[in-house]
Amino acid sequence: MSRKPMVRPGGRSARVQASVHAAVHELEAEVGREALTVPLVATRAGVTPSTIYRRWGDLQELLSDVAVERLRPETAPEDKGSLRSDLEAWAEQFLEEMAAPTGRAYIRDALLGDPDGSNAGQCSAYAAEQIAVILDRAVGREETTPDAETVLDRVVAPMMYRILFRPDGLDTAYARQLVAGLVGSTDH
Amino acid sequence: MSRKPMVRPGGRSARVQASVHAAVHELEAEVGREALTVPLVATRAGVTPSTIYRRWGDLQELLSDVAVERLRPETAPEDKGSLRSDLEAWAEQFLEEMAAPTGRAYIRDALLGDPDGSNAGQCSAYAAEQIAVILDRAVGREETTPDAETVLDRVVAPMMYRILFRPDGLDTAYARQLVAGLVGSTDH
DNA sequence: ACCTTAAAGCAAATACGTTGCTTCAAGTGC
DNA sequence: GCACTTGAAGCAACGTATTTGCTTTAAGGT
Repeated sequence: MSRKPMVRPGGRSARVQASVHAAVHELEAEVGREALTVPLVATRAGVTPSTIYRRWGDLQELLSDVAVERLRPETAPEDKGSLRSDLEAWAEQFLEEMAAPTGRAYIRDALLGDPDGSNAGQCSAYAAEQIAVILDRAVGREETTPDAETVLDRVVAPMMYRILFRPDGLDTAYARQLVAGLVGSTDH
Repeated sequence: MSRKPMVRPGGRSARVQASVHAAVHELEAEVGREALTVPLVATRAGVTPSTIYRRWGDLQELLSDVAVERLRPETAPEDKGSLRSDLEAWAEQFLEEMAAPTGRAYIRDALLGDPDGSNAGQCSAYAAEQIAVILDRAVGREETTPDAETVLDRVVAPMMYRILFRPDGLDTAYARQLVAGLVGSTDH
């Protein structure tokens, strides 16, 4: 983490962190991401601005932390019975979530307020974990599977590239097409 | 463009734009990107801060414009005699430039101050142009060629993904490997 | 040469970000 | 359980950045 929420695990610091994160969520919904400022968040959270500046450095790093928290997947990928359909389902859901305006905003925030790259690395790690689960499952079924790096290169990277650099005309068919290109489009 | 340098093409506005961009370049070199502020740039450029705020909105959007300008390729990709070697040479150079700290900073700036995605889209368009040149040349040689979209998905996107999300351990071998995966690694 | 009108300059008011110092309370040793 | 240590939060004052209304300049059109 940028300026380490390695807070004392329980107690006042934890309460401050929680209320600041909650304030960011509330205010994003109420006034929009553009209108967020540190003093505004601080007031809502019931802390002084200097507390936020000292713990997070600036608004971008705070938003980056919040974004990573929100990008963490909540559930294991669904088991659809085959590698191909597992990957398709996961990729479609990933693309839907990430390509939505709110998802793109989180990705950008995670990337941008992140001088050392650790938050961005965390995002990639989340995707890699999900993929590893899918691949393990496929190995258990004795399917032939690509390795995780290949899935990142062939499925995740193209989706991310388009989300960030060419946000127009993205739909779930694109996700399926990428998966098909990787596992072969013969069966279904 | 974020706040449109669709300036009156010649005259004072153009001079202001040029001197502001020049000031950014000079000051990046002199004091470093972190220390840039709007008033500092304005003073160096010989304009008032409010001029910059009104034209660009904020420092991030200004830096985003400057970054895109710098990411524009200056020369057509070199002709190495075959599709494979043209792509390899281009991808290696692209990766070297973009993965370097200064290149990553430009990419981040281009993405950052870019609410509507048009600057990011421009970056992708630059890459697409270069690739189109390479593919046209290959067609002229009567080689079989993938289409440009496929090259973006299979070569550009994975490089960008790693640059942004997993910046460690990138080297030109990775670029070659991606090209090999696309055009087949049989000949050379 | 004279209009029209974006865009730049100026200056005042506001808001943001930084910092030294003080106060609070979580975790530690007695 | 009590007091000690220490990291973190509060407070307040300062410097800088940002916003804004109004004025002035000069580019492009007639």
